[in-house]
Amino acid sequence: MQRTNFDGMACSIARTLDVIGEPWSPLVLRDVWVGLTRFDQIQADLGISRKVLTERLNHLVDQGVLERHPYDRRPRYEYHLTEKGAELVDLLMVMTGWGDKWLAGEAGPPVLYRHHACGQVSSVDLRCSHCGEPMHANDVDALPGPGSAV
Amino acid sequence: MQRTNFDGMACSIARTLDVIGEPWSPLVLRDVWVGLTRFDQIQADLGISRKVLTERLNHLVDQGVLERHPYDRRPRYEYHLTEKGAELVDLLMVMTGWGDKWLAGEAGPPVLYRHHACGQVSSVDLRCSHCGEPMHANDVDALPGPGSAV
DNA sequence: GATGTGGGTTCCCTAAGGGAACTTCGACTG
DNA sequence: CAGTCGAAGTTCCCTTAGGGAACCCACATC
Repeated sequence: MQRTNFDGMACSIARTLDVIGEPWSPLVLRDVWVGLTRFDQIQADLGISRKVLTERLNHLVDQGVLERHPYDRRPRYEYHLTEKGAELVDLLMVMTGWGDKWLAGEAGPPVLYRHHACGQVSSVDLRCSHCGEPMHANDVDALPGPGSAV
Repeated sequence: MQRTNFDGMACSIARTLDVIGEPWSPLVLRDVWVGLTRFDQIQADLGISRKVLTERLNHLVDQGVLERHPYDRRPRYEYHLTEKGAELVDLLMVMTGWGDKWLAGEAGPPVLYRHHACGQVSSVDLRCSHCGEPMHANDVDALPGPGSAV
């Protein structure tokens, strides 16, 4: 399929897509996050082909998003999120929020999140890290930053 | 390539991926967001093949994420974000934040965001919509929701 | 009438995903 | 100790999606 990769682009979205943009990758991360950490568990849960799962896991480990932890004298591994990977799960939570709002339909959201700090079932809100007010797509201007291609 | 779509899954991540999970789709949305609204502008900016761009735009319009606005007597269209689409851009901002932090390297982020409300260059923060405290992947438990497959 | 322009279509080629069978290596079984 | 099991890959073949370039079409302008 000769997929172009987005490496050359001075764009953090493109770069992030080079890490988790391939099909299945976000779902693999979700599985690891909820505790399905072994090859066959993930494969059975997603119905993904073993070949593709191997490729995805290798890529995610290469990118520092997952780590392999041996759990046997044989080469058997559990996959765990690194810190880098755990912060990607934040992205998945936002994705979940959007899907819950726009796609869940009558049945309602398939999964709920309970926030440890307050104990309530809740969802994520995007706020400005500076002033704490809501921060959405229409509340910002984009400016060229230091890493922009000039 | 016979890509499985994730329709059957009771998972808001999978559902969201069915809307914007295909290669290029997030980058197309970004372009529309920053004001590249016409076919040839997007095509030139991304270097995407015209065929694939046609497919992606049609899909995004079908999904209610983009709208076509005629701007000529001929069938010429500008693409604009719907409300549903604008909320997807929130997701892109979070993606950008992650890429800025983990992938930008020496050069620093290629794009900065200035928040209208406070006028500061800033970034997004994830907070609990209930108590307002930070809410990250490790701060929550997942529970089955009403739309879960039982 | 000739040329230009934006937005697609068509065609061919290559490479990526699906699926199922096969491999490997240590562990357990009798 | 031969036989079997199980997890995690690997290989093979087939189908299909993406890349790229050429082509098309309706209008507009010279």
